[in-house]
Amino acid sequence: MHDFGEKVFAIIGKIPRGKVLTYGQVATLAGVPRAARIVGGILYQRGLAARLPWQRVINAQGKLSTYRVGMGEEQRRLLETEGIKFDKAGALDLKRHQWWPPPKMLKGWEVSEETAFQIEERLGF
DNA sequence: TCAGTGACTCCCC
DNA sequence: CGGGGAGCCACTG
Repeated sequence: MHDFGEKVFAIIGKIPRGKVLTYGQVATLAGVPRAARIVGGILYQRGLAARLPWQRVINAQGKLSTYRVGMGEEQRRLLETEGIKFDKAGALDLKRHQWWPPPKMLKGWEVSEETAFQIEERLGF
């Protein structure tokens, strides 16, 4: 199956205002835990055209990876508009803003119980 | 078909 | 906290 990209878009489209997902989280929810880099690549190629809340996807350090492609300032501004604040190092508080989709939504994405458990555990739930 | 690429992540120091 | 390095893998030409 090569619907990874479609799953990525579907997932990102569901992120609530004021919340964020890491690239790795999106990859895991899309069924390929170690494809975080691909998520970034897809957003870079088709993110804007896909009408997605692309600003809600950040890296695992709580920082913005888009400075590398010249969109960092815009992403930060968009997130601040949603009420998110950044510290001196340019990172937001993941404990506070990282999103985890409700169980019912996970089922719709066909995420395995095992994967869900592993990530919840990883997030400290 | 296949090697190159990179909006990533983890680990070590 | 920050920088360097190795591993990762769907996408692309």
